[in-house]
Amino acid sequence: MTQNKQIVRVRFAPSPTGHLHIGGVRTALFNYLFAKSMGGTFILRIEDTDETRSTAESTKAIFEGMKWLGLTWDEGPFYQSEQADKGIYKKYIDKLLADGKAYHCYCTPEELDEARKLAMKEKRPPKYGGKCRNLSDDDKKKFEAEGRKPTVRFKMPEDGFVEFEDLVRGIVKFENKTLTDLVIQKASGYPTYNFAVVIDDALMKMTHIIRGDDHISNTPSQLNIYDALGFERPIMGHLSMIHGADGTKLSKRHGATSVVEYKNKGYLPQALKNYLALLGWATEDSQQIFAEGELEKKFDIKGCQKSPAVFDDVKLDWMNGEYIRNLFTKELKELAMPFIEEAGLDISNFSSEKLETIIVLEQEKYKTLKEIPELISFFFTPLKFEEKVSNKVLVKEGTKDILQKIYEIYSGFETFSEKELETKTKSFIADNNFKMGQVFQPLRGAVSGRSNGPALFKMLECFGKDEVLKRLQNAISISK
RNA sequence: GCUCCCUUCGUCUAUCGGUUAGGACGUCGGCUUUUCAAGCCGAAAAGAGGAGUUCGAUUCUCCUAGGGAGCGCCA
Repeated sequence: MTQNKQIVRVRFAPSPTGHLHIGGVRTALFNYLFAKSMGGTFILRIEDTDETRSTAESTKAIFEGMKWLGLTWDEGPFYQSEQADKGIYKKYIDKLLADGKAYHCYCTPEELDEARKLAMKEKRPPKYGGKCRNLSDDDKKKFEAEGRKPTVRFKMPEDGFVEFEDLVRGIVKFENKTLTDLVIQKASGYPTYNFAVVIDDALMKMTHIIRGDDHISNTPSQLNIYDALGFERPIMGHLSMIHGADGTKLSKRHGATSVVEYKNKGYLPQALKNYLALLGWATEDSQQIFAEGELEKKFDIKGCQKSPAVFDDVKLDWMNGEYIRNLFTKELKELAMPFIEEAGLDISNFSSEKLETIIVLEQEKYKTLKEIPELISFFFTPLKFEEKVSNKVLVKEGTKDILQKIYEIYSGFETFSEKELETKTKSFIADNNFKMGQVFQPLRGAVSGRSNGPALFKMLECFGKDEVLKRLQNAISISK
């Protein structure tokens, strides 16, 4: 790339009309990583020119989602609506009008809709027919008299073509005659997206526009506007889309699509960020896990894929598990707390240290933070036997006897430490020629009620002598 | 319908004309192990199809097929 590192300026420009979508945040991530890797500036701009659908909650969700993922912006947030209020767009619209590069259009939405349908039916491209391109002043007056409010359309060049070099797709070429005279100002006086982005990006001196593939067909039209206004064109880069398992663009019906949903499901921001970075991008050695700050250094837009990527929850789960396993005990506990509270576990009788010990017991097993409460709940709720334990393990012939002996041994313990438990239990097994499972299984079942769980002796130590003995006694009474 | 785009294991991907087509998730097998995980070792698994260019194509070109996106006074 010939671009000077210092002057790279990119932006994420979401519209605040819903939750922060996973596809949107991926675009944000790539812009952010591009800026960081090039030592450039990452800008956030809220595209709120849709007066009817933009909401303050959405704007808030965008901020929160980005902050959660650590996508900090260097400039902004800017709001498109504020630009409109300042009349910035109006100024350029007027310029185009004066230069004869735009014109007023009095067609109604209904008329246009009909024309579009007819065109499709007749197998013609559904572009605007240009009816209002050359209206006389009399025509205009007539329409005004009818109460029609005009929109402003950009006059597309009729021949020739637009060509640009896309950062991820290479040379892209469109014929001008396939382009429609798009509306740049609505009847309400507000600019349309396609016009506003051009003005904003030009005025904010964006050097690169990195956005989703779904915008690629707008690009030639926008480039023509750049040219008409005498603005320097930015370098374009169109990222492939993220698809659901069925191969179509990710949407609500594919399940979780908003960033908060992932947060609520117990995913770590670092894991989601790492996973998203790998959707449609890779290093030459296909590195999977990136340390803090590593993506920011290693990102290279050349590693971007042209074809869409399917979002794979299973791999995300694995990656999240990797990140959870690498957490320090305190971090893990802090992160788990909201989920433990949400699950309603009564932890009031446990010290913070004890809680940490318990949570860490199965750290390598957690794929999400959300599954933590369920996996540790037996420490906090009344003993309840799994069917397998009560129907098979405890009622196996000879079990009562074994548990009775264990009870006697444990009664004499001083420390009740993991180490003491393990050595003495094992020598008891050896002395009596028992098999490991013969003793361990009923022991685990008697104390936890479950057939699997954390390392047995650690678990026993966690419960403590009194509780273990109490539970053993209970089990003895119902075993055979 | 029109315009544009895409096509390597099931999934994410590496490969800048010559490789036993590599890695990761998942799957299967083994080891380890008191259980479930984790960990370690191993296996199966891919160039959509057809032409061409070339001494040689996954890689370059074209066609076909399949898939996707866009076609708003939405962004």
